[in-house]
Amino acid sequence: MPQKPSIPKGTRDFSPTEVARRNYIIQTIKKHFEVYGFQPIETPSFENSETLMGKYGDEGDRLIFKILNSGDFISKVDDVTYSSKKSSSLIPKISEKALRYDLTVPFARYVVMHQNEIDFPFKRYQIQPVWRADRPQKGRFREFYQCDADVVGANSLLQEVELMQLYDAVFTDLKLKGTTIKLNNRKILSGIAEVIGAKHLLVDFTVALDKLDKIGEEKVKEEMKAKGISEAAITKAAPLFDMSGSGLEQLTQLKSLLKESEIGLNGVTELEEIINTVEDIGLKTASLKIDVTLARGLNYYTGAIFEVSAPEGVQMGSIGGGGRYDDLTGIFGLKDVSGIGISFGLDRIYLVLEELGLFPERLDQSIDVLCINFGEKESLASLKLVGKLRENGVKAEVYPTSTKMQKQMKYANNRKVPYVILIGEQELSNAQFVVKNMTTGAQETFSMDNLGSFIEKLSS
RNA sequence: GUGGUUGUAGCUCAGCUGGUUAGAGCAUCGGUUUGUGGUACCGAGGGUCGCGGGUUCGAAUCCCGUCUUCCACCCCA
Repeated sequence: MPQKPSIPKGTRDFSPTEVARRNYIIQTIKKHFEVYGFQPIETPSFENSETLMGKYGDEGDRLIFKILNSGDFISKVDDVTYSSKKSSSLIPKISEKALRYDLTVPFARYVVMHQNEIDFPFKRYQIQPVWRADRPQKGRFREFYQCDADVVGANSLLQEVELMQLYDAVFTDLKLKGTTIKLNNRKILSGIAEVIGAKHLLVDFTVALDKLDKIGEEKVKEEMKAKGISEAAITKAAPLFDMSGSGLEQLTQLKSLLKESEIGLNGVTELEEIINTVEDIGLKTASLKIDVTLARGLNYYTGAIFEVSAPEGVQMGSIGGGGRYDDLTGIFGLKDVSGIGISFGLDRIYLVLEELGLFPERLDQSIDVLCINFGEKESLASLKLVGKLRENGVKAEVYPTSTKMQKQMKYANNRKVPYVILIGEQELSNAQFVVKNMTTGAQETFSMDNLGSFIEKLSS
């Protein structure tokens, strides 16, 4: 080996245990997606650059992985562009494809391309990796999975409610109790910006507001000022900084703040309806919380915005998020298709479950039964036995070589195999097999033609 | 993209202000134990000290660069 091999920054290898655990999360999410009526689709890992570029803001463009053109691409660049040494003008000439940055924009593209084959409202889910050229840190990778469920072609608030239930169902099933679903509405944010006279600075205003619980009121005000929001406007927005009380109480406060703004009041009404309905139906383990400071970047949200945070005490950013977008397909030329979606952050959920020790133990178990190999004749008998076990859905294998039993037992132990079967010379001649329970150490002898009673024992 | 941090055996880490052959625990392999693992005891293998350059009689240790890790920004799942 000339050099130690390595993998790119922000990427990971997954061991068998990790894959089993990831699959456990994915299977759980998938199960609930399907129960809620979502259908799976998949899209390519890379798209044409123009599909992705400009959809996530300048910051987003920077984080998109670009793919170099094939062939002698550099010779096709004109001298002026080449010698200008400006990435922004050079990139479009040498890169026409880019890695998927999220699942929502490719989905919008999919809907537009297949609009005539789709029955609306269309409920789709998609679980695939996405890539971001970000600096990695805890719970942030350059390659990670998103698990998205979206509904397009209907704008009933019932869907917001349903998606809250979906979040609740998945996290309850994963035994992750005490998650908080934070809820806000873009219309409320727009309304506030309008009322305080900072309509043109909506994005700067919301981005600053979003940091309230992280950096505190003073710093938020400082940032707003720095972005050019007037002192008077900030004073008007002051009630936002210490909103309290139950969801409905907060909404009452918002109503008076927003009485001059039609769009703002509209947002309040929407939230009211969602909250009332969710309260009526009830959630199992998640709690719903209004959070007017929740802004979460994505430019395309127009109505409800939500984000799920891990139970208190776990240091982790959001483990899911989503919202309503009224015109996502508009950017690809299909008007008036409303959509709403949620996303689960697989990699972060993994970290949270691991930290709280919530993965079921059974995931560590690779096989149910291992047969000790005593030699040629004995292993042949073992193989026959294993074959029958496998037909009955028992995960079983024969140790491939007849090395020392100590080594074979140790192997079984390390792989956390619950039962070891021994067929030695003696058992072979008596047409029997010995089963050793690796947890208790107890052994029991079965007759070869009474396999059924062993299988029964296994499943009990 | 900005600022900081980290890198020593497969893993977790020790190695003082530069000084002989770089250590430990766990893991691996062998033995105590030729039909019994998870506990115990004995022994063995395994390192271009992230990589490249520099300072020095001498560098794991100091300096510079680079990559990686983690953290804070930016942004986000």
